[in-house]
Amino acid sequence: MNAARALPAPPHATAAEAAHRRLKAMILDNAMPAHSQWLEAALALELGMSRTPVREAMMRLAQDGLVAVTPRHGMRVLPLAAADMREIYDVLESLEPKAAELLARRRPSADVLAPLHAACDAMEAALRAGDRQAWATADEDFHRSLLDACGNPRLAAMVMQVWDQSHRGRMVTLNLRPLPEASTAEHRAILLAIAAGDGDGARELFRLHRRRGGAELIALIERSGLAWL
Amino acid sequence: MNAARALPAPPHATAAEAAHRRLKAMILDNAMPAHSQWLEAALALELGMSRTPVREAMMRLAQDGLVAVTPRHGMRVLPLAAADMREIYDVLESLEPKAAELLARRRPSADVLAPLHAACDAMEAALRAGDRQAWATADEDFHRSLLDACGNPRLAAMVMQVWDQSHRGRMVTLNLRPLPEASTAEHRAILLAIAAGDGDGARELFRLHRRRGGAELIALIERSGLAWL
DNA sequence: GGACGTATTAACGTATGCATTAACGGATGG
DNA sequence: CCATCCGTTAATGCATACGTTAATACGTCC
Repeated sequence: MNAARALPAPPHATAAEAAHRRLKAMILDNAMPAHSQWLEAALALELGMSRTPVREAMMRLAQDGLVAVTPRHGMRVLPLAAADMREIYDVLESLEPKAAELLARRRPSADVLAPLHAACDAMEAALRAGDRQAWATADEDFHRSLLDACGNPRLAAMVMQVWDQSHRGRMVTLNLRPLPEASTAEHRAILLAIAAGDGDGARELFRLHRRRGGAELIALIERSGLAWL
Repeated sequence: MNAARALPAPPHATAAEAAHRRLKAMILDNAMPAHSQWLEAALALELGMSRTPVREAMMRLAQDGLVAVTPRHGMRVLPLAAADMREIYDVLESLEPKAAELLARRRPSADVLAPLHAACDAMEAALRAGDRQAWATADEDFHRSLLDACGNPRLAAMVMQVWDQSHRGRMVTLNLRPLPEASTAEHRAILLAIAAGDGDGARELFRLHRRRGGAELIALIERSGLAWL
């Protein structure tokens, strides 16, 4: 399920960058569980570098909203409670529909939409195969492709930040819920609205998509346990 | 007009924190103009500290979207073009109305709304006095108070980030536009909707407020100059 | 026996040192 | 006169050193 999918690729080969990438992957893959604490010196030893780049990586993780750094206790991996998921879905419910609207208004060419079509196809195939992990990957591809194409890098970066924050929550609930048939169909409908240049339609479809998905996810989390991953 | 209004106050007395606060204030007040470049060593000398905390501050400014750090040329203060303002207002148009909706749905008590009422009063007073700077301060107070009270710190932090990014743009246009009478009235209307617990109403009023204000601001910027601050 | 004060220590924030590397300028060749 | 190659230099990223401070443990006093 986890398998340390290497986050993107090394753009700049700096140690601080590598430390950030590796630590982020470990947190998202739950290799560093919530509430666990890690000192600069320990991580430096673990990663085979000095405290300086580790320190920089910790700062960036804090900015990412994944850890809290407290002066004497190193960084603490933040738990993800139902309240956090609620905050995150409020943001997603506001920003992602806007991204869909922006993309639709751009009257995107077919090749811009190709990754979105591919992601939809992959989601439908995964659904037929009953492969939840593949579905989650395709879902992620869909949302990332949409953000990349929407033409507003600031908005895209903000969405990706909270998207990453909620990653562990989505992964844990993935196998607790029924196969996401409705969600898959909604993606296709959103894509059709975008392709048709219907900005308002795409935005509202997306808003409903997020609202339903968020409510389901939060209900699921509240039903299973309280304090969280 | 500028007068280096000290950003909040020293929460932690760390040199890196101080460097970040001072540099950010200088950028927002245009003491470090767009496109200007600053090396670590030069800033360290200027701020009376070593390169280490300056480096950290530069990283944080980059995260704030205020500068770009390029390996051999230090940090470069980012210009703010019409395209940036468009991106920023897309984000504000999505997130701030949501914040208003959230606050309204909380059925806030009178003392929670007190800062908002005070800000509205101050805006109206500034309008009568024709004091644009005072109006801008009150406007900022209104928006900040709303975010503080909305109950979603993630959303609030995101708005404040782009709000800061657009600060220079708002300051420059402040004296180029007619007195913001419509805007002042809109704030009052939004506040009334919030006080009435009308989430949908508050959200839509705020969306229109941002859309109109953003369009005006961008038109003003495009009319005056192209590449920017 | 428990609470308070003190000593110890370890984690951190900052300063500094060092090797790397890319930008700049000059010299050389066409 | 212009382009290219090479040497110089300075800015950086990382490593390490150092002083400060807070958390822990111990001893003492009540």
